[in-house]
Amino acid sequence: MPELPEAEVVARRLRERIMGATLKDCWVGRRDIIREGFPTLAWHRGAAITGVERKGKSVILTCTKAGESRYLVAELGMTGLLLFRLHAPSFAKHIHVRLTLEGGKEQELLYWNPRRFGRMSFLDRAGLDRYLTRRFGCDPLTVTWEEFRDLLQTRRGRLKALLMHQQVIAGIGNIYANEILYRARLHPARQANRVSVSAIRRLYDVMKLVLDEAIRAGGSSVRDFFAPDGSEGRYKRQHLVYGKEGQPCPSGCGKIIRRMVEASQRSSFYCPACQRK
DNA sequence: CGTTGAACCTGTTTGC
DNA sequence: TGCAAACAGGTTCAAC
Repeated sequence: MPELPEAEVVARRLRERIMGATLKDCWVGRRDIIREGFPTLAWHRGAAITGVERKGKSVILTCTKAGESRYLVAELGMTGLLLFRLHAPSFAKHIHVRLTLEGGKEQELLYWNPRRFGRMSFLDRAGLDRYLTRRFGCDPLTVTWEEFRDLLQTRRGRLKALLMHQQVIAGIGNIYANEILYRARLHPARQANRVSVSAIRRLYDVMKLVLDEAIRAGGSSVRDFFAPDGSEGRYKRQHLVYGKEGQPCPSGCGKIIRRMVEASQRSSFYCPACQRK
């Protein structure tokens, strides 16, 4: 599910509803859903939630107690959600973490994740710093033009793989990589350092535009993305190529959108005429 | 560095 | 209807 826009929507909704609340209890249903810091879980009981951030596709809660801050990181993976409540009885099966809240606008926060790709971690400041520097490259929304240009010009890999490489640029996944490349008229398999500066500029502008539009639309609910309050994202309606194999290219060029499966089994959707290699 | 394939999971859709 | 295969927003690791 969640790529940068969905994770950003989750973080914003959480910020509105649970900032300042106290963590009364943390229940963990299965030990293996916690990547790091399981033994420090008890510290978080009684801490106040003083911050909510998105980093790449992850959501990070800052918890403060007696002047010390620690962090709760939720990696959402393919199917992970943070929810204020069960939206259907069937959801109960895959709730792995339950945070009980007090003094805010919500009573609890649930980590739901049927496929269990994605984990949660409980980290102190040093742990978080190590976690962040190892996993996340620059942020697509704030990266400068010069940084982005240099990034492309020093890599020989394929454009789509580069856009999705979290340690280089953190937050873009399969849906948005496809949408961005289509709108920048660049083939997914183009070698990054062979793209002209003017095309890199196009890609840079389109990347920010698409992600920003998607956030404003509440993200893409393709299968089962829901914001914490249960609402769906509307950006799927604006998808131009993702999941559109066999349909005519929206540019009016007359060609049909193709699906190509490269290494690592991810589908690339593109127009063979508008995105030439 | 970069690519590839497999592994980790469950649920839904598609095709015979 | 039944069953198997294909597919799904992601990351990680080993091998080349």
